[in-house]
This record gives sequence, C-alpha cells and structure tokens, in this order.
Amino acid sequence: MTTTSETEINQLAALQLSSINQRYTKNRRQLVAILLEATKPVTINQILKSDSQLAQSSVYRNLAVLEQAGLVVRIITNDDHAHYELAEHILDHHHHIICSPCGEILDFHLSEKIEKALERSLKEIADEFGFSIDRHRLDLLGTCGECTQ
Amino acid sequence: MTTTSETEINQLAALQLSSINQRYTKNRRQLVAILLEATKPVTINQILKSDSQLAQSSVYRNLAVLEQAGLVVRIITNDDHAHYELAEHILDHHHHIICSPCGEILDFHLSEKIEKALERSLKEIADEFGFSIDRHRLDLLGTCGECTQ
DNA sequence: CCTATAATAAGAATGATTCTCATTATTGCA
DNA sequence: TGCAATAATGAGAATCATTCTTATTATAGG
Repeated sequence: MTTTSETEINQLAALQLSSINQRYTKNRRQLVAILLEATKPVTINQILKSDSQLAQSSVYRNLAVLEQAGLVVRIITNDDHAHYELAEHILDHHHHIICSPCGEILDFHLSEKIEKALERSLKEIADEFGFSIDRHRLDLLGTCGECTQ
Repeated sequence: MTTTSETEINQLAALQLSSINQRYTKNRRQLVAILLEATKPVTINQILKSDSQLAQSSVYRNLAVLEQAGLVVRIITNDDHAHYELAEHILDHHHHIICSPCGEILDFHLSEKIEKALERSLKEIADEFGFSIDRHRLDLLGTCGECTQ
C-alpha cells in the first residue's frame, strides 16, 4: 500500500548498497526495476525471460547482494524455485498465499488489528526463547482457483 | 500438548499409509520412532546419524511416502537442509522459531485466542483469493541465544 | 509355499545454486 | 583527463541436496 516511488527506491538502494560497500550498478538497477514491475514474487527463470540481456550467474549473485543489503527477500517454498521480491520497507509488510500445485505466490495483508496482536504475541514468545527477532512470516498454503478446476 | 502415545501413532500410521496403498514397514516405523523421540524438527543427516542402518535413499523415499500419507511434514527454510517432523494431528498445531545463523528450528504455540482470530482472518482472505486452504504456517526468524554470543 | 507385487539400497543422474577466473567497468586520485 | 587499483560481470565448471534407476529382498494373499 505504501508503495515507494521508483526514484525513492533507487536512492534507498544506492544508500543501502553503499553501506555494505557495494555499488548500485546497471544490472542491479535492472533487477530492482523488474521486481518493482512484477506485482508478485518472481523466480530466477522469470527474471531471465523478462530480460535476455541478464546473465544467469549475475542474476543469482546480484540478488544475493541485494538480499544482503536488505533490499530483496528470497522466498522459499516447497517448490524447487526460489522466488524474490522487494523488501517490506519498500513494498510494505505483507504475507504470502501459495498455490501448492502450480507454485504461484501472491501477497496478502492482515488487518492492522490482527497484525498488531500477532506481533505482540510473537515478541513475548521470542523473549521466552531467548531469541532476537528479525522478522516473521506467515504463509497460507492451498490451491488456487485455476488449479482446482 | 496433545502428544499421542506411540501405539496410537502406530495405529494411525498404519491406517493412513494403507489408505494410499502403502505398507507400514520396519524402515517407516523406525522413521516415525526417530521423529517422535526428537523434540524438534530434524534433518536427513541427523536421521542418518541417529541410525546408521538406514539407507539414505530409503530415508528420502520413505519420508516422502510418509508426507504423502499426511503423517510427516517437510519444513523448508533458507537453510539448505529440509527438516522433518510429525504432522500436526499427531503432535499438535504449532509454529516454528528459526535461528538463521545455525538453522535450528524449535516449535512454539500461539495462545488459543490469537490462533483462532488468525484462523478466522485467514479463512476470509482465502475466500477473497478464491483459494481453498490446506494449512497455514507461521515462522519467527531471528537469532538464538547461542548464536548471539 | 508360490507368485505377484511392493520396498529396499547402492549408486547414478538431475538440476538449482554457487564458484572460478579471465575480461570489463568503475572509482578515486594525480 | 588519464591511470592504477579495485569491483562487477559473465561463461562455464563445480557442488550438493534430492530424485531416479535397477537389481535384490521382503511381504501379502491365495
């Protein structure tokens, strides 16, 4: 909902990359642009199809760099292919609804009320376990309308 | 909390396996026993270490069969190694707290109140998206006390 | 106790991801 | 502006968890 503008994202990206001594190169800009255009998490193969100029090895490497910089999140499901999307401070905090048969992933939002209540509970639990929390993730697993038919 | 006794589990296992035309063999019993003893999700390597009689290929195959039978759940994180544990109708419904540095996974429970509220929300969301829900999963990602030091 | 069928186990094959390294681009400084 | 020094790129090789193949062994039911 709070989707940041492309220029703002580029400023953020340059900043966060430089903080880990990485450059915001043409390839990395291109990846950010692709992730911004996609309205849902995408796989490496989808990225390669959408821009035939990008080398596979560079895409893997640069997504890893962008992830280290905290700009991109890698999403793991039971599907073989990892999916990538922009981090939550760029998009917004959300969760994933995953179709097990076809592997498609869509974003969804909890109501603010439930989200807050959940966060409070999770904070308590992390304290009990002596963990410092980085983030939480909530996935809904099922079958989409397409795959049901 | 509702941990089922070993005999009950064996009956359940035999039943659920036979419903997909699979047998409850010695190897499969052994896997169930190992998962029951472990108090947290385990990797294939941990299973192989705990019983040197089991063949790697059989462990992979049998865990897949047990998963199809709905007896075992495979847990995917950003770690390379999948973890396995008994299904929720045998243990109980719970979630995972994951240490990113070391890959350790522990189970935790939400209060019943929050869990119910969450389930209601998720049901609504699935309807909106035209999905039929299978299950949800909630993970807390962070760093355990050990890894912080 | 036979026979058909399923499970096992050893190792080969697969495939997503990571690594290597020679080449190309970029930055900071003279 | 021009020149190191350093970082990024890309092509392909290497890695490694997982899956597949196949010959052997176990099991169930008549």
